[in-house]
This record gives sequence, structure tokens and C-alpha cells, in this order.
Amino acid sequence: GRSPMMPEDGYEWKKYGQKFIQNIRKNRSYFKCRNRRCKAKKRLEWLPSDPSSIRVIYQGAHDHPSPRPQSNLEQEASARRANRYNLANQVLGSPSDPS
DNA sequence: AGCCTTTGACCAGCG
DNA sequence: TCGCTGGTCAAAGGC
Repeated sequence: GRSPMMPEDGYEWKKYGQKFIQNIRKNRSYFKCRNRRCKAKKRLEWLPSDPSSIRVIYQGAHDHPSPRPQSNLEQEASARRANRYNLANQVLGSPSDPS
């Protein structure tokens, strides 16, 4: 397909869109968590000319555990990725929905 | 047969 | 109010 390979993070995602974002001149693809009650989402962004420039942006927390177990190494890598993008996540949207 | 991605349409916010 | 931009929907096709 047109999208670069998505790094495994232990959760199951459904892709629901892809756009070229004019401001940052990157492709962006949109995913939501497969559990329908869970509001967690993530995006992939990459330069069209360089699929290896892919980065993952997580937004929202899962309300359930990971359906697939990860190795300790993978867990730490995921946590590091999440921390790296925490700042961007907070700017993007309201993190919690008081319902 | 049924799941997932692809893709243009649709929509809301904003200048 | 109109057009641009980014986020989501959903039909259609692929695997």
C-alpha cells in the first residue's frame, strides 16, 4: 500500500483516513483503537519523499489492557515513544471526556 | 464470506 | 459567507 510499515505497539488499530497535511507537507494517516468503547487514537506522519521518516503520535489513553503481550524491550520502546510525543498530544485536543 | 484499506465525500472551524 | 484546511465517514474494492 501507500503507507509505510506501522511499528508494532501491542494494540489493535483500525485505519479510518489518510490526508496530505499542507502545513507540514507530510502525509498523515489516522487510526482508532479497535475496541469500540475505547477513545485511543494514533496517527502516522511521514514525508512523501521519505517513508523512513515515519513518526507515531498517540492521543488519548486506552481504557483496557493491551490485547497482545509485548516483550519488556518493546514495552520500554513504546513508553519512550509515548513520552517523546506527550507534549504534542496535550496541545492537540482535550485528553479526557467527562461523560 | 468477511475483514481491512483506500479514497473521495462530507463536515466543522476559522480567517 | 465563502473557501481553505484538517478530521472523519463510509462505499467500494482488495486480499
